[in-house]
Amino acid sequence: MPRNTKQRHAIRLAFEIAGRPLAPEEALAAARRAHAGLGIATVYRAIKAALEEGWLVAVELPGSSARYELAGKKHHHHFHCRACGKVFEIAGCVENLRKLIPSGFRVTDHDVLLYGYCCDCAPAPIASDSISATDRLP
Amino acid sequence: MPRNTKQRHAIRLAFEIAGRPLAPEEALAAARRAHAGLGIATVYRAIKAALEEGWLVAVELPGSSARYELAGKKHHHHFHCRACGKVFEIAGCVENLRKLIPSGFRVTDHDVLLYGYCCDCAPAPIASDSISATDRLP
DNA sequence: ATAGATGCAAAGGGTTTGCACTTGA
DNA sequence: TCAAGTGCAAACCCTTTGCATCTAT
Repeated sequence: MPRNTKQRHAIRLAFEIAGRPLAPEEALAAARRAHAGLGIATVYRAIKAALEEGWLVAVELPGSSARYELAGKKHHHHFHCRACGKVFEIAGCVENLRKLIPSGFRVTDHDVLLYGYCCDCAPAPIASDSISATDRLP
Repeated sequence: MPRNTKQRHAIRLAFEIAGRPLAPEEALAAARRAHAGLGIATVYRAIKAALEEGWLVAVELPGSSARYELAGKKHHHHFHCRACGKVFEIAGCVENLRKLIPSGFRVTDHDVLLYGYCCDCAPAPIASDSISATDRLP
């Protein structure tokens, strides 16, 4: 069974505080505020363990590394900011999904992804070249 | 300007015949039927060139490598088979996307992805462990 | 003739793993 | 105590790139 190490506690805290899905590098940066020497391998292992323990779920995105968020939320989708790279949760779902299903296919699951500029980036979209190093995501 | 090499012709043919988005490895396998010695680097370079020439577009998928399909199709989305890994085009779109947008956010684009079992895999879903080497995708 | 394209192999970037050391229960 | 967890570095996988060679134009 899992141990309450300082590292894993810092990592869990990072996800709880974030309020949005985090990439491993984002989780590392956030968790290092609570535990400075933290290594990236530990973050990956903690995420893997958390997925198995069930309190974290993967948010996989087209063309970008996976993010992870706390489990247990109700059905929702995600918004991916093209400027800062952050991913946000969006409530609700769409309609008429069922009519899209080709005959003979069996659908078990779906994703809806919105792309654009988040509330911080929308007013004056940041050119990707000018993103500061601290805001740049993997 | 681009040259009409045998390799690029074989690669283009692969996309035209497929009728669905292909991953680089799938395109390689298909194009090798027309040009045996083809190398994967050439496929990647041909895809990159085709994207710039505009006759191919990327289909990026959560948690999977990108696929590519012929450009110029009308608005559509994709289905990703969990058994064989193939990606299929699905016609149409959903409704009420707009109501999902959080205030202050600007949406430029969206994706809808369906997951499940394609018409070949739906009747008796293949366990991922038993996928044959030739059907396994990257 | 010559710039573009190819194939091989080596380099990159993100993720995973082996190993010796540390630490929580 | 001692297995789980950690940090480092090496291994991995997919993708890109350097380089010598080839080839369409």
